[in-house]
Amino acid sequence: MERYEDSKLYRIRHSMAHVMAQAMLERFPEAQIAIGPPIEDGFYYDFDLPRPITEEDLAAVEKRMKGIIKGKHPFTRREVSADEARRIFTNQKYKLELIDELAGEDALITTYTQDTFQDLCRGPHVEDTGALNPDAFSITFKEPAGAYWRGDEKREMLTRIYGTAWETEEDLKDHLERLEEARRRDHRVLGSQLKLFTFSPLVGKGLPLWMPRGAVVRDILERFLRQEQIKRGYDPVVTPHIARLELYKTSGHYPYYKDSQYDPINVDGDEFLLKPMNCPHHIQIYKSEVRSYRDLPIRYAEFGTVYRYEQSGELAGLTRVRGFTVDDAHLFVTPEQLVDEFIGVVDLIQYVFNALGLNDFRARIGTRDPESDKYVGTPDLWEKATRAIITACDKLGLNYSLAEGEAAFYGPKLDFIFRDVLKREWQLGTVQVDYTLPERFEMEYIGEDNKPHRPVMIHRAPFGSLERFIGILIEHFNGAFPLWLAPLQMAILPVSNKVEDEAESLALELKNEGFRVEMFSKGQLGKKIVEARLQKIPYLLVLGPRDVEAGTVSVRLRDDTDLGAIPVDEFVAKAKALVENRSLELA
RNA sequence: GCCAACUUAGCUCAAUCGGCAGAGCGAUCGCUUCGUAAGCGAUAGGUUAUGGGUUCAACUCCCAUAGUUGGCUCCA
Repeated sequence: MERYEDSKLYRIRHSMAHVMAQAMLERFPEAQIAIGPPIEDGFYYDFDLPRPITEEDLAAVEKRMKGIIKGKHPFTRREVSADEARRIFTNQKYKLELIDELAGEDALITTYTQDTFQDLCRGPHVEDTGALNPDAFSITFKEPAGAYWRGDEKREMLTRIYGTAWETEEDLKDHLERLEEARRRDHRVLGSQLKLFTFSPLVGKGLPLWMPRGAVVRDILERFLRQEQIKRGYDPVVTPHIARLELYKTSGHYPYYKDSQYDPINVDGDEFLLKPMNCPHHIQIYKSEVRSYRDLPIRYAEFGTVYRYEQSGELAGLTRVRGFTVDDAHLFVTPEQLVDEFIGVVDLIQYVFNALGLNDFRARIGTRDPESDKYVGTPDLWEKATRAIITACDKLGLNYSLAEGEAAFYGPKLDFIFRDVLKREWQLGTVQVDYTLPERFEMEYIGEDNKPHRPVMIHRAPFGSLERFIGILIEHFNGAFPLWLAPLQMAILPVSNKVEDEAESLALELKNEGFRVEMFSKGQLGKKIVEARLQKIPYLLVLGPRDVEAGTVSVRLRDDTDLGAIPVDEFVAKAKALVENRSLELA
């Protein structure tokens, strides 16, 4: 497949960025321009502007861009010396900074010019602006954004204008429709429509409150995983929400991630931390007894709620919160058991994803960034851990990619990256191999040789955080959960009050069968159907005198499929089977 | 945390130039009893996010605070 960097779209978007910069400079002659690369689906350009930009500015710039495009101006490339480049960009301090850097590296310096605009740029570009489609781009589709110069929060805050650009008007339309679809599925919108969760300023931002219907989904997921874990030899443990600061100093969490933790709580002269992670607690349980190699592997599992002080601007719905529950487990194993145990964990994660119908995922091994100092542990331990992960993946025949700098601070990890129905990627399950914490906590087991040995730890979480995971599920299913997960599985819709008593007893009967059921009594039948469909309830069970007479329900699905009148027993048996199999189908 | 926009009834949104705060849905109460996408009527619901300021007069202009959103940075 052609690399994006080599594609025509890439050149189109890159050129669009230049056209936008020209139009912006015409409107804001005193603007300082920074950089303007192509990105996925479009491009951006960063500006230092004399005043905040308005919608009118954007509309005018977009209009002017169309004019520039229609001028069919050629893009001309020129190689220049550093001094010449400095003369060209005399008044552009960001460009001068870039030129100094390029000069320092002895790099070739090139500029591209179209019409009246010359930019420091490596290219490539389209031949001339005539190759751009004036009806296939937009810069007004997205709000302007703030962005730090060079991505450094200590440097200037610039104004970033995003654009999206395509070859044809049709492609642009499709893209905008995809964005619209994503907006419609937003779990924050669906979450309140479907009464799954809410937030309260009085409770605090980033602290979700689960409403009864959301709590049901959460509870089902927990029970599902818990049950599967018991089958696979995990032992449940429970640990408190705070612990002495000393614990996290020992683990290394405190100094390394001080900024993203809540301030310690002072109690009787001792300091306590709201727990940012569960692992140190589980380690203490391990350490409560002398362990023999015969005891290993030990697998401790806990739905552990942790608290992290995320920057306020980072919070978003359920996907980024300050208090969340990790479907955590820690496996303590001998070095010999490591690869097999790792494989077992990967198998569990794949099992869980498949059960949920999340089939489109890839694996990524996150390794240490050798340049960074945010890691604990010695290089040889890291090397060992990374090799163990690669060995396990190879044994599994798992396709994976490597991502440097994506490791946890105590060890490398394998992440499962899921692609939802809108083809957006989300990082879900994660498995980490850790030689470091056993070292820091001086963990031991007695080996066959009657001597102490150090166990290896595996950290793992198939869902990651329940909050985030459910947020993703909501968007993936567009709020229409599979039957076994649906907060309400059946809506009973009596055709009139005359059969409400019968509807009531049907509801009771179905509840006794273990279904989550609600009777709708407001308004006429049509109204009840609308209400039930808005709540995305899988089965709409219409009950009228004819059904009462025949012992049937008239079953309609939330997607409008009409299954007709079905004997109640038959319907119950069928629905039970679908729940049992965690089927994604309703019929 | 930083840049920007936004915040009006439970929800979605109106309110012209600074001049009487409104609608739909929902809720409540009636009436209607109806077979597959919204039956009819009435009533209640507001310190226009909060606090200050300007003005004869503020939903509207200014400042601060909180929250939300789009980004940036961050994400064990």
